[in-house]
Order: sequence, then structure tokens, then C-alpha cells
Amino acid sequence: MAANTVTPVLPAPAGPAAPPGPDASAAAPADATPKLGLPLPVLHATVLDWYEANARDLPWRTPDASPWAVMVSEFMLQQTPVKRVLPVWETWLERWPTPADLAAEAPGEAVRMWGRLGYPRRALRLHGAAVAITEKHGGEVPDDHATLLSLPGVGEYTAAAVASFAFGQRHVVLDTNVRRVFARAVTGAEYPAQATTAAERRTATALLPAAERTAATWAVAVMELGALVCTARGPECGDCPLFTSCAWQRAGRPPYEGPARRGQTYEGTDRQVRGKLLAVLREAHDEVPQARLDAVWPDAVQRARALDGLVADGLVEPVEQGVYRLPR
DNA sequence: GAAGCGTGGCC
DNA sequence: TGGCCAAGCTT
Repeated sequence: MAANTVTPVLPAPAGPAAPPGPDASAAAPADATPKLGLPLPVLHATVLDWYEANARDLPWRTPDASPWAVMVSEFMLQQTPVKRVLPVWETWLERWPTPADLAAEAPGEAVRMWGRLGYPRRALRLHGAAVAITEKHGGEVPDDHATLLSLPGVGEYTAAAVASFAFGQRHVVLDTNVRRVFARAVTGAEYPAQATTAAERRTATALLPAAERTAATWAVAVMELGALVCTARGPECGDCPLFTSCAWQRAGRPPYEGPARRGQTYEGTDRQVRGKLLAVLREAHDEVPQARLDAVWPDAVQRARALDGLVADGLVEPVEQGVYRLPR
């Protein structure tokens, strides 16, 4: 299975705290990555071999996964762990195997099927994407980045991911995993900046293999490395194929220094109230009287604000005075 | 560019 | 325990 044609030649292990002096990159061969010090072909082979041996067996990665199946997985995986996505993805594709199947349904059905995955606007956007694909793209998931980007809920990352994973194209796929791997291995920082920077994009572009299919596998392989080994907390550096060349490791794993990363408060927020309101509407299979919604939160002002927000977002539909339902 | 947007698991 | 984090997008 692991057709190892290239034996990675890693640089001699440096001391644990060897500072990457400015001369390190200057002395490196022209095709070596700054600080990482590995020739690109060696870097690629190292990560691709690791991926071949360690990749998870995820259903949207099988050869028979349709572009639509890949797109659904990408929507669901936005800010959501794989483990929680798996069962919903299965039932979703059983019920709506093609974009047209979903497009034929009421948007509220998508919101209901979304269950407790979180960020239910994604369900609405996925439904909207299915409608657009059905009405404007012949029912086929577009295979080019720009068209993908025009779909609701599809941003830079998702467009690149679908083009790469579903169609085998060469794109910079920059998600939180990839950003962290590069921050550590290349830049020597424990965490990337809060927002994606032009420098990160340049790094990712410079490291992308030239060959289309190789680039596509590289993209998913780096993501997988970030998800399984180079994790945000408690990275398993002993299992990392880049251990000896990683800039962060070679610098002695200095702690993160940047501005405090924004925490997500939840308890007592409108977000929590929206979640409780929508849960009632999801579980009811029909219209819901105001009283049932009033029961979920004591603060009437905040409750009304949350409900208004849901209506404004199209997640909830007012039927008549004091009666609500998921959108049809 | 920052803020808002769900939910659950982990250390 | 509770802050932090999880394959982002939109406004």
C-alpha cells in the first residue's frame, strides 16, 4: 500500500533549542523552504507517505463519493468535529443523494435534518446552494473555484476544498489545520495569527506541489496531519513526520506570544437562546405556539430579540400572530 | 476587520 | 470546573 519510492532525507537533528539563525535560510538550497530546510520533493514525500499510512477512513474520501457528497461534508465540517458530522452526513445523503433532491424540499426540512450540528444557518445555505446548483448549473456541482465561490455558504476555503477533493484540482486549501501546521513547521510559532495573512497564503502557495493530483492529495494530507498529530492542544510531536525539521520544534517549542485568542462565550448569550428556540421548532413537526417558545428562556426582551434574529435570518417563519414554524 | 453565529467534548 | 477548540462564512 505504502509505495515508498522516496526515502526522506531529513537534516541531522539539531539541538532541541537550536535557534533558526537568519543564515539558515540563506544557506539553504534554492528549492528548500525557509526555516523548514527541506527540499520540496522531500517534504512532499514525507507528508504524503505519512498520509498514506495514517489517513482516517472517512466516507467522503472514498472514490465513489460524489462531488455533492464532498460538498455536504465540507458544509458540515465548518467549525464542527468529524465525529459529530459522520452520522448526520450519512442520513443527509440517504435522503438527498443529489442537489436536486434537496432543492425540492422546503428549507425548513434542511434545518430540521441538520439536528444539533450547530450553526444552523449552514443548513439554510446548503439548501440555497442546492437550489442554485439545480437551477443554474444543470444539477451538477460546479467544478471551478469561481463558480463554487458564488454559491451561498461557500467561501474561499470551501471552494478550494471542493475543487481539490471532489475534482482533484490544484488549489491552496487553507483551513485552521493547515494554518497551524505551517505556523509551527515553517514559521516556528505555536499558533497562527487570528486572521489569515498574505504571508500564510504565500507560504501555502510556495509549498503546493506542482502536479495537479499530487497537490490535491497534499492538501488533504496536511489537513489530516493538523487534525491528528499537529493538534491545537497536546500535539503528538513524537509521532510527527516533520519532527526533526519542524521550525517550532527546533526552536524549543516557544509558547504562543500574540494577542489573546478570542474566546467564545456562550452561556447567557443570544446565541444560546437562539439555539433553544430553534431546538423547539426542530422537534415540533408543525407550527409552534408562542407559549412553547416562551418556556425556553425567562428574559422576554432577550427572547424576543433572539426570535427576531432567527426570523431575519430565515431560520424561522412567522405563520400568524404568535405562531411560528421552520421555513417552507 | 471584527463581531456574530451552535453545540459538545476534552484536559 | 470551565476555558478552549472544532475542515468558516457573512455582514
